Amino acid sequence: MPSARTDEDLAGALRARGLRVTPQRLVIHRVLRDRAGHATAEQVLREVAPALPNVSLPTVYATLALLERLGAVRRVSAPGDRAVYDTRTDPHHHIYCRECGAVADLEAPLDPGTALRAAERVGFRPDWAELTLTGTCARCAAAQPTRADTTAK
Amino acid sequence: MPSARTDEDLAGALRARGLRVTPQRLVIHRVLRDRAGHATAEQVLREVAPALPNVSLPTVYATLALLERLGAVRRVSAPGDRAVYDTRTDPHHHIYCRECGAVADLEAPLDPGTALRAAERVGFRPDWAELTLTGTCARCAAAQPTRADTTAK
DNA sequence: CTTTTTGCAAATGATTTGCATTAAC
DNA sequence: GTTAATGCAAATCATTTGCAAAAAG
Repeated sequence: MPSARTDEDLAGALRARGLRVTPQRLVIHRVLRDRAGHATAEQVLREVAPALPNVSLPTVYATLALLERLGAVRRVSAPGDRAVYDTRTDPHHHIYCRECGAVADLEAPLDPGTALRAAERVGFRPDWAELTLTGTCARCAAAQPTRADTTAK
Repeated sequence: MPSARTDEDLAGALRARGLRVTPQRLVIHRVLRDRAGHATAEQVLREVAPALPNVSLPTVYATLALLERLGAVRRVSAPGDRAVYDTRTDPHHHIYCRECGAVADLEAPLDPGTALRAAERVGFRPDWAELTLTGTCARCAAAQPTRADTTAK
């Protein structure tokens, strides 16, 4: 049920809930689905513009929120500021660079079983688990040598 | 090195970097250290007020950012909106409720070893790993029955 | 036709910034 | 005394909201 993979899937999910199938919804979903990485709302707007020059940012936000409710898109909130969205549904994790704020996917197995069970024991109903590694990305690490703790200024 | 546990530790860390030891910095750090859970900047302001009635929100933010740089405090960005801060240094995770936006700690073991190694293999230098479980908290689950996927509208 | 969506403009709310004043050292 | 920190007011910026016009069903 979650995550529509094709335009038809999405259209079906929308109709099933009495929601309307609009070009904005189809295109925004398509753009996110066909992207490599994550996208901010602003990026989505830019990438949707060629197909629909008049979409507005509020519509992008509203649509992303709707797609999230449908389970077709996931909102990943960067430890920093703006949120990013993606359509991946397979287990994967994120690395976040403190320096430049970049968020990237990380392929790695992880067994959150114990944590999930612990959460359920507290009455929490988890539907998603993701690991976030915080640190310094390769690019930023190269820029500032070894960040010796004593060299501060 | 990271995470000053006492006022003296913090004072020392500040002096070591040529930074000044101010009551604001000491009190804000103390308040966060002695708290149970997480606190937003606004909460910190409120709790610091009794001791220092004139502290301003900008100072709270600046100080929290400084303490984060010193490794004395960690900023946890809720998948939702406002960031929360805490002084915990032991491995723990977070559960985030989509409905009400609440963030809570979760005690559970987890071995991020493989993920850390995968990140390093890509040139990333991780300094922190945390698991975030997203779902519905007990309170909200009680409010809205079972959220059957077909009952929407 | 009726009701949902859209686009626009304006609002919101957290976090930041500019700057003169005050406090550390 | 000097220079960094503070407090205040104003600025930013992502995200939301109100509403009339446009589009879906």
